[in-house]
Amino acid sequence: MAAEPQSVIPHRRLRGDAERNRARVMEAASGVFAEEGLSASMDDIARRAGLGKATIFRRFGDKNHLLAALACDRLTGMAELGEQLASDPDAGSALRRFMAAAVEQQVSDRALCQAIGGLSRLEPDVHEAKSRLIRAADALLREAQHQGAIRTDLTTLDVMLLVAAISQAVAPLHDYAPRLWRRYLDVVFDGLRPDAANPISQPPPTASQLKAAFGRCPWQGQP
Amino acid sequence: MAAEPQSVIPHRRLRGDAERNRARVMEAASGVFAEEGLSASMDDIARRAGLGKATIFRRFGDKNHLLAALACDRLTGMAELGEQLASDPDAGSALRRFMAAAVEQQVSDRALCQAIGGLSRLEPDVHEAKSRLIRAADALLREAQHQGAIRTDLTTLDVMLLVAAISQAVAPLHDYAPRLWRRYLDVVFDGLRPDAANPISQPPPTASQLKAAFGRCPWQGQP
DNA sequence: ACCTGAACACCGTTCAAGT
DNA sequence: ACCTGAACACCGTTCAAGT
Repeated sequence: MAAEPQSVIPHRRLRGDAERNRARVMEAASGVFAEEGLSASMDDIARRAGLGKATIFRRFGDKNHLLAALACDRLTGMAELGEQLASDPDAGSALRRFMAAAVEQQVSDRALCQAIGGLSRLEPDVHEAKSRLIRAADALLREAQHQGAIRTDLTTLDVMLLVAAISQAVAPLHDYAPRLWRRYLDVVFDGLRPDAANPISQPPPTASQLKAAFGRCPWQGQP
Repeated sequence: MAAEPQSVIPHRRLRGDAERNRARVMEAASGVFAEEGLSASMDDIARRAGLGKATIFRRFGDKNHLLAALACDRLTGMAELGEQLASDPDAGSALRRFMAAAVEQQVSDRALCQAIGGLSRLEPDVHEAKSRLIRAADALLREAQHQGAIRTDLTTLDVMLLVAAISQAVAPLHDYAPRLWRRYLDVVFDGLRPDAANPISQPPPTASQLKAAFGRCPWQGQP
């Protein structure tokens, strides 16, 4: 008999061998997904990790939760970068570097980023990591707006959506033009400046729309 | 024995019943993919069309080529719109309406648009439809640039990629905020204007990069 | 020529038996 | 507790037999 569904496994204390195996699966999965995309098979991951595939299911629940665990790591890393950049006195530049780092990460691991969108619905951990990321971005954006570097009719979620947009649009060309994303970041960033801002016809997404789309509670801190 | 692989089927003359069945499959597939995404099963499509699923494989080769046939229709429709808009004397406005229509179509059928990216590699028909679309967009952009409505350091492919970017970014929210895409089109379009254009750090994709990424010959007509 | 139920291969997931 | 080969279910694809 299988143990009760361990779908929501916040990485509690594990026996030594289990802990080591968990790390192996994470490493193998990260490589395989990056190379072969979301359709990479659990068999491949298990083989690369040197384990039986049932072991992966025991630890992570299913394929989506394995992706969620990987996503958590990336999102948290990006949030930490955002928090560090907050100490930069030039907030416009800090925001831009933050956006650049986010695009670069998303573009270098397309599969994972495709997954992140639909994942916060499943995993509270992912949602929490996302919230932390949004909070960090929010601090950068507010300060940049305060300094007059960014137009004030934009919200943090707007900025994050545009970052995701650039990454996804450039993805098919990324193997052959690895710096192309900078071009579109330049263009989009020009659209974020106050210099030539025209009125926007649609309001930003409301809290209830966000909740409906992403499940759970929306991100706070929008003007 | 199955007939020789009919992978590349340019919709030649078919027997009456086959023609009718082909149309039924297209209609069923269009609906099912739009509702359930790319992972919709061939069984579902066959059931909705009232046919055995082997019939679909006989006519279209495989799932990807079925998607390609659908994609062709959409791309051609969009190209025709672009050609009509070319007669508008206000080229900036025409380009913007063209972009709006493209975003709206992509957002309303996410699955198909996800597929279009990787498809021109397979189907010459898709590639041809894409080329026609690009030519139409190219005429609109050049005239808009000539009239001073759009900055001159952008290419047609830039515009198309940005359109795809907006569509993909907004997709997860589209069910709950169906007009949200206009917001990001506004912002991006502000980045396309000459008013506050800053220098761009990266050149547009080269012909050989496009060829490598999308297979076949690149689109012509870039400055 | 075209149509199709049955068979095959692959992959996510679960189970029963192992340590 | 944890590990795993075998079994199951599902889906894309092909086949052999039908009209």
